[in-house]
Amino acid sequence: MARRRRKENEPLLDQRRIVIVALELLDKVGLNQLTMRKLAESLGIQAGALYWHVKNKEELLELLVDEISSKIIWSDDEISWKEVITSWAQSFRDVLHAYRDSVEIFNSSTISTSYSRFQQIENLFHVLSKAGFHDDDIPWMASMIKNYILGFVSEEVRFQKIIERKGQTVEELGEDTNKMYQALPKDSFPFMRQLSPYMTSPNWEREFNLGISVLLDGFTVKLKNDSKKGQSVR
Amino acid sequence: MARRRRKENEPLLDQRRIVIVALELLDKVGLNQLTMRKLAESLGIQAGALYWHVKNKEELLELLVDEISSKIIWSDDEISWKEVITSWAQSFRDVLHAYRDSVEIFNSSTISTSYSRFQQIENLFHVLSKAGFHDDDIPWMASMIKNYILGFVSEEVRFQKIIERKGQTVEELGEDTNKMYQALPKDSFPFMRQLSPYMTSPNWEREFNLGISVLLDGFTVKLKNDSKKGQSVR
DNA sequence: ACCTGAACACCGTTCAAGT
DNA sequence: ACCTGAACACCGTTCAAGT
Repeated sequence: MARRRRKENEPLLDQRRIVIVALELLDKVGLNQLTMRKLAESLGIQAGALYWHVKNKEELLELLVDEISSKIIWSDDEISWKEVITSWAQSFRDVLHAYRDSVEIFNSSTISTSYSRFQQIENLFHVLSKAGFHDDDIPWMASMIKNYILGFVSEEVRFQKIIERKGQTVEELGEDTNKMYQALPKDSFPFMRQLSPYMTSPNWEREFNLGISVLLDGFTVKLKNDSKKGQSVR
Repeated sequence: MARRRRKENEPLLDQRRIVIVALELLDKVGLNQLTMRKLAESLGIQAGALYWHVKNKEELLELLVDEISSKIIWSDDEISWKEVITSWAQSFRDVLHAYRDSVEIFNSSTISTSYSRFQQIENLFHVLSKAGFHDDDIPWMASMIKNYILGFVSEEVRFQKIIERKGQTVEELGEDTNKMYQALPKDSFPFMRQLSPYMTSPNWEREFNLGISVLLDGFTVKLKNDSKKGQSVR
């Protein structure tokens, strides 16, 4: 894609290589060990050199977000809008699981000038628009879906990390936290005690999809209401 | 509440005072300037002394979350479950806005042994249970609501911060980002271009409530479906 | 029991100077 | 144009020693 420079002057670094190596390092050591200094070491250069190619760490993380976003898959739109969004959401979730600590990186990024992130938004807008939603509702709906996915996976990852840290199995953690909840005062926390089995051994797959359909059903209700009253309130 | 120690030996620090001063400092300088060293300075002690009262920074932040959570208000339950949850959500949002960078702190906290956070969950469980939802659906529904609020406010705060940093008004930022979206390639981003007015000048109040009702409507759909088929799938 | 002093092992970022 | 070397201004955390 990019034409090559003369070999002897070829720079050691470019954004592309930085991003690739950063993702490898991320996978090895996790986000809070992903430092500019260690990244420089992995690249075989001095830390300061990174700042020739990248404004600061924030921009680096934004580049990672861009790269990761590009892996999210859209199914062809032969199917209904609900199915399109559901399968996109599943792909998004898969991708977030494929890149260590990526949820955190997504959440930390402040501004997004990321191209592949724009493409996700564009597609989402497209689908919602075709589904018949009003222009001034589509953006917040899209961001609701996005936030749902990020929030859900971030909860999943939180559990995973506790398990890793304690070196327990899912079942052991379930028992432990269940015991902890059962130890709460009976009269102050009756519901937490009663529901704790369902908090501690969740079926992520099922719950993720249930949440998606709650969202899409909620949207549908709004769609019907709005068309019934002929958008009188707008 | 706690009985006082003999005055001459009274310790300089306790968790309560640490939390209070930490919140003051947070309000002044923001989360990424809220360091153990600066907090120690504000308290008039050496940084190391903090570690007698608090395991590490993570635990400190968890204490802040606990304190902040305790400010969230529940309305009495004379009203419908939808109204109860809506007003709680609004209060949650208000509280998040009242404490600088609190959304970020909520999201960063890994484990929650926070008592006042437990109370929020307990209440939410209570309301959903009274509304007729099944035990194994309530936890993920509750966390959906919580995640919605955190996600929404975190988006709000992101906008606010861009405005502060650039020293613009809301309108100027709207124009700027609108221009930026209009500069995107016509054939690749038709929807972003079309919808950009609605992305850049959002009515937060309205959209927050619309999102809540989307959620609650979605839950209601599920409630009806489940009762229709007499929970055959469970 | 509670706190100081001082260290350890790091960070992100900048920038003159080199090639 | 791209990178090195070295510094600046910080971090969180630990721990012997003091009181």
